Amino acid sequence: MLLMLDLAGETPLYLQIRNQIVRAIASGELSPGERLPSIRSLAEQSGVNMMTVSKAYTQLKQEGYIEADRRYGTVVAGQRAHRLTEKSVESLYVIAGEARIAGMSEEEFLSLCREAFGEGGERK
Amino acid sequence: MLLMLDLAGETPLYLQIRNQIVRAIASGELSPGERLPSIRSLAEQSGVNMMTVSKAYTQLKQEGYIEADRRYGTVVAGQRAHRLTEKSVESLYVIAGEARIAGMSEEEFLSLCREAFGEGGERK
Amino acid sequence: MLLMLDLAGETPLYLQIRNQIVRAIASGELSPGERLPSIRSLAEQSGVNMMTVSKAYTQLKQEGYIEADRRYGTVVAGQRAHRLTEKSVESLYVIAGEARIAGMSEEEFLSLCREAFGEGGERK
Amino acid sequence: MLLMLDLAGETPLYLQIRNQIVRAIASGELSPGERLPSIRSLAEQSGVNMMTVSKAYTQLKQEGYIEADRRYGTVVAGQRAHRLTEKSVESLYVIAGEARIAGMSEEEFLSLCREAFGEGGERK
DNA sequence: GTGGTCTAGACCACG
DNA sequence: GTGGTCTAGACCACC
Repeated sequence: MLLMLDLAGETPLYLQIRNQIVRAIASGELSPGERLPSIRSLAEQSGVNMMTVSKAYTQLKQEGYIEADRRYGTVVAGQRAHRLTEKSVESLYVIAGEARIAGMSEEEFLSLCREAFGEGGERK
Repeated sequence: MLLMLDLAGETPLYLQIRNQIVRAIASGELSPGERLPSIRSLAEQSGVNMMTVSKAYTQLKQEGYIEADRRYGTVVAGQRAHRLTEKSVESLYVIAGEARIAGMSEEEFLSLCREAFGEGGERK
Repeated sequence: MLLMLDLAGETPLYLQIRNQIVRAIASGELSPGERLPSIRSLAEQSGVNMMTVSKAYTQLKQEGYIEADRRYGTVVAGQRAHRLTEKSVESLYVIAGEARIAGMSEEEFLSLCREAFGEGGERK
Repeated sequence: MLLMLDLAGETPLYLQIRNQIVRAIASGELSPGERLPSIRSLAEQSGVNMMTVSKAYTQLKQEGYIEADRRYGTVVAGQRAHRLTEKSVESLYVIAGEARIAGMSEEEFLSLCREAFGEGGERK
């Protein structure tokens, strides 16, 4: 679990952490039941404050992506019937608009979406 | 040009305005060369402060979506040579990850993307 | 006398006009005693309001670059012992700073300055 | 970091602040990686509003002169790959024209340019 | 503590 | 009438 944080970017650090963990889960890099690194270790590795990592974990728990486990600390949750957030769908529409204005064809855009979805190799 | 703002949401107002204008341009509701409402009028209609609208317009100018015309106010930009921002592509990947974890199939996700892209009807 | 105005730029139109006339005088394109186009004609050619051209002429008069002539309208003034404005010197310092940060060597910068000064060919 | 603002002048305050910071970076008074004063403190010291300083910082970020560091505030940018703006080159040509009309010789003008470039002592 | 956002109201430059 | 600038004071998100 290696984090790549952009300290200068506009995305808050805790959100960057949250996003990267979500992508790691989606790609299979992190499997259901697998233990996540401790807050302390992740904070040290990444050079950020523990509170920042803690906040990311808290949000991931609220969203149902991870869960606390008495024996093992924090683990990746089993798959659930989440749905895409209203907010995420909104963002998708905005991005699609930007793509359209940028002159992308529908095929090009869908190709990009397919690539994004297929990121971590085929799902079993 | 009618804005739907979510005053309670976490997305800054100026960003909501920016996003809706981008979508309006993408959908063809706003055509290249067409005048945008003045900062003042848009602010009054939407019940937000002038500075907030001004900030949205400033960002849209920097992004190349609109231009100031010293004689007529603000107009939709004509020439576009944008590319999708790195940031937007990043977001797309995160959303795709969320969709995958949510259990959507590739087909379902692409269907959603197609709908988002096709939003305002066919392009001329 | 052909003006190239950037309607979208941040420089006010009257200033753009003023600047181009100054450069035309410096380069010798406009000689001392020569008549300037009438406000009306210049406004029509350039597609701007007469008031805008008028404002540029007014400032040029105040700065001593042109003068009213009862018989001929407006003419280029004879050379005078102007000095560089404090404001212009300030700007020069800022530009030099930008050049330095941009990584230009002193030689490169001076070369650029020489080119700018020599713009309109050798002075007689 | 001490600012000298001309409250009566025509140059907007936020631009004066931006220009002085650029000059401070160019002269080496501010080094890459060094922290800039916080918006609040600079605003207090200079007797201007926070928003005004904020606007200057925002522009400097967009121009790549400084960067936000989410942990430490705002710092002078490290890597620079700028080029002189088209706008700055334009201004240089206008100033050179003014100098020429003012009767300066090429040598005198270049001497002034050299002084402007060499401002904060020799570069390391 | 930091920067980011927003308001209400004002003044000015531009065209 | 347009956009640009500024103020004084407030609240919030982030670290």
